[in-house]
Amino acid sequence: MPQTRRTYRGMSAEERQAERRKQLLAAGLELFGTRGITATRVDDICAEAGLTKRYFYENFSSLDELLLAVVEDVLADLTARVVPVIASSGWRNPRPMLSTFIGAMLDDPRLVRLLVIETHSGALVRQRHQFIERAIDVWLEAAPDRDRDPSLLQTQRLLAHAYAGAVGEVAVAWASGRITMSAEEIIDHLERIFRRIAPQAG
Amino acid sequence: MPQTRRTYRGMSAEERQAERRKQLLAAGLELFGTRGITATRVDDICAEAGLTKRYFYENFSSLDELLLAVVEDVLADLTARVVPVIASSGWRNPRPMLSTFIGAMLDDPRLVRLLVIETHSGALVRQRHQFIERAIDVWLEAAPDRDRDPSLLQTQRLLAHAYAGAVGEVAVAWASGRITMSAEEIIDHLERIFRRIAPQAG
DNA sequence: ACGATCTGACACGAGGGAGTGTCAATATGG
DNA sequence: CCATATTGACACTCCCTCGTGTCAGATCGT
Repeated sequence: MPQTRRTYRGMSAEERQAERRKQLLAAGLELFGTRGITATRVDDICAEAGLTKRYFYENFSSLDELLLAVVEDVLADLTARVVPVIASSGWRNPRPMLSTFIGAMLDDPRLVRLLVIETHSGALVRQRHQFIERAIDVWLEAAPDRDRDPSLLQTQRLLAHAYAGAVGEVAVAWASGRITMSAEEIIDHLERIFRRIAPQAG
Repeated sequence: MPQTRRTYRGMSAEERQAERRKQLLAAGLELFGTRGITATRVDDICAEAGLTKRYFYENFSSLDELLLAVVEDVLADLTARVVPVIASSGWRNPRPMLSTFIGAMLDDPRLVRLLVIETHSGALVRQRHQFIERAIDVWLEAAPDRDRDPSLLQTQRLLAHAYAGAVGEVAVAWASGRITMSAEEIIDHLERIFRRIAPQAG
């Protein structure tokens, strides 16, 4: 083990490690988001990142740990984009929020693969669940008469799941070229579906 | 290689092989539908079926081949249940069809796992795609003014995908205990969503 | 310039699963 | 009862991947 920490290429030891971590996260997003999780090996990640296994295990103890970090990163980035849009456009007009969220996925097919397809099995089900639950909570918080009728709350939870599934499936179909529309048109349709599904919304 | 075919336990060679194939298919549905595809090994299938690898490779050349056969079987069984319901109840009333199809999944969580979760990746995407496309075709065939407006056809394809995703996600949420409702209530809600999403339907 | 640290390429053993082969035990037809 | 088909258990090899170790060369502090 090293006795002193020196600077290399104008970067401190911590900066270099953080840089390598970023490269590994980027490689993870690329490979997990294209060829998929099960088809991705540690050596593939290293090759994609331009690093060696030494630095992989410096930052992550396993592929699963990298995977969780990648998804966490992506979700944090998405929420960071959506939150200010909600704050500025309000709740009565869901279009900006839907446009931001869905548009981000349509712009990057890797997000579709990672967030919709791959999160169905393995260690990501927990994150998928938590994300949907948070979205439901945020949504219910904006509902006018929440916790008035408990069965209505269950209904809205079901509707939220249904809409999440609808968006995901459409995104998958679009990403695989089975729907020939512009992103704007797709967002239009999904917004319309949202208005039809969500009770007393917009 | 055997020179003559003898009967064992009152069954001919072909009957015995067919019996073993059934056992393997049942084992596949059970394991693929519970622990998942990637967590299932050839030896697991054999143990579940009460057979040895010899008879696995007698019927299938790989796990993927068994998997395709299992899904094909399940889908054939589902369509065999749905088709007569459609024939007897007609198109204007989608409830019986939805009830049959969705009810089958709610009755057997393995179907949810196999058809909704596991079909997102690997060799099953093709079958998932084909099944949805067939459902879309069947549905469009019943639409009053099909192929009148090509853009309307694209719209209906999108709506079909959206509804398929909605049903799948709700089924997953129900199978994992995140929605506490009776199957009847869930079918009610999904039928209502269907009526709201599908244009001029029901 | 020199010693120590950092880096990258590769070697190595461990572990698990696929696919095949072996062999004794069992059941059958004659 | 005997020869043979059939079966089940298991050993065996091969290959892939993980995680760690090794070592020469590059880079920095002094």
